[in-house]
Amino acid sequence: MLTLKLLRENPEFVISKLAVKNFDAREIVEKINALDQNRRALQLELDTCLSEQKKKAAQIGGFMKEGKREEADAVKTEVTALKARSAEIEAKSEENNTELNNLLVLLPNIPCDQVPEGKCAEDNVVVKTGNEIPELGENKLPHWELAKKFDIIDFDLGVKLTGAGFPVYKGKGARLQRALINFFLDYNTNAGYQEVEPPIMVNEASGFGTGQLPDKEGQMYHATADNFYLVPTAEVPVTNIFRDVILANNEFPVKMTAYTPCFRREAGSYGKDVRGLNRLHQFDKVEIVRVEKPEESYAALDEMVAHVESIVKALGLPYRILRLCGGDMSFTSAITYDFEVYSAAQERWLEISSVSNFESYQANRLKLRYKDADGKTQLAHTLNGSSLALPRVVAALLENYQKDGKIEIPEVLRPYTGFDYID
RNA sequence: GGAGAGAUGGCAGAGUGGUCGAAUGCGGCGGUCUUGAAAACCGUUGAUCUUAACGGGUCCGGGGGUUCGAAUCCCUCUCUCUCCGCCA
Repeated sequence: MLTLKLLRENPEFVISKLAVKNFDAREIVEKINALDQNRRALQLELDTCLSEQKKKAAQIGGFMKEGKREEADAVKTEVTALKARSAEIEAKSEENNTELNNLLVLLPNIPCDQVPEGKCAEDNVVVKTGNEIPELGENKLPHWELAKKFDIIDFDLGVKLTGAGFPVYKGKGARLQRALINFFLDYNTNAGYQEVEPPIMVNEASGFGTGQLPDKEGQMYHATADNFYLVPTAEVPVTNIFRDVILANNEFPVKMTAYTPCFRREAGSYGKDVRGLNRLHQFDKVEIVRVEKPEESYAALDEMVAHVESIVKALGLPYRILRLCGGDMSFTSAITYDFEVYSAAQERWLEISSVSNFESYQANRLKLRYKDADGKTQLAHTLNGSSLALPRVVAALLENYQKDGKIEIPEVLRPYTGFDYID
């Protein structure tokens, strides 16, 4: 959520920035500012009315003590009239503020200066590439065929147990999952991130805090008996640790990492995009989350991008880093870097990480604040990134490391897998 | 699942209708003393809306009600704890 203060003081700035996200905000911003003005006027009126009531109530107390019945009764009638008036103002005010909030949540976050203009994925800017794309020759297989050949991932069995998009990992395939999770977590904790293991079901308030609710409820699995949601990403429970929190100035930086399974309904997906591991309903992911002071959040973002890059580098997968254009960014983000690895058998790029700075947009919803050096309460900045999401990493590993009828495990993973080849 | 108890400031914990945003203790911050620290002592210490400011309003788990007046009484929801049952 954008702050009212920014909208009030700098409406033209907000409108021009949202244009970068191809969002025409003028009408909404103008309505919001009118409602905000009305809100303040009503507030003032109500406060004055309540203040009078309080004074008179105290007066009555005094009269009662002195036994002045009649005087007390006279004031009582006055208060009754005031009460009716304040109820009226309150109703008006509530209606006004509901409308205001409904408009406020319609505005996406404003992109920061570095965000390139553009409408779709083609307009994203490649900021860096690394590692070589391997030559696989004629007999290369896509990962879903490799998975079958070595009997390490069983998609059909998953369909039997649950449905499409819920694969069963077997033998070395299962071991590889566990190895990757541990490798990522160790890598993150070595960089100073604190490991947490959060619940993978969250309540409604948490869903609202990070922006999944109220709009995107169709994306989450919902346990209706208890009104809990299965997490679509560890970002949700981990960021919500800081919901309604005021951090002390000396509690920064906050660096957390968590592994969770992630559950996404992905309604409406089809075709080659969902083949094999490319898009699943349940998958494993290790996430990093940071809470920073505003003046430090962009340095933190650079650090996170460099951190994720070093993981991908270590895995030896050909990669590129994209700076997303305004049109391709998420609703809540101020800037996003996507990491893609090249899948040599599918001959396409697969997204494996997304690193974003949300500035104060999430914090405003979460009421996540901190005390600055002057002791004033300010909104903090939140950031998060995948480090990494497993399925497409596995897809790329299987495809890019296939050689002579077997799959080689990258050096860095061998201490975790306990084997050098899948064959 | 059954029975009972409870929810108050960072924490502990008083407060059962009138000036209570709330005693007290701990913790935090500032100071005195000290070469420094500890101890002791003194002071200070919630959030939020509104106002140029003075000031004013709201918040004692959430929502509703009674009353001139509610942390305190009533209704309702949620959550937590204890005991029993079940159990990885």
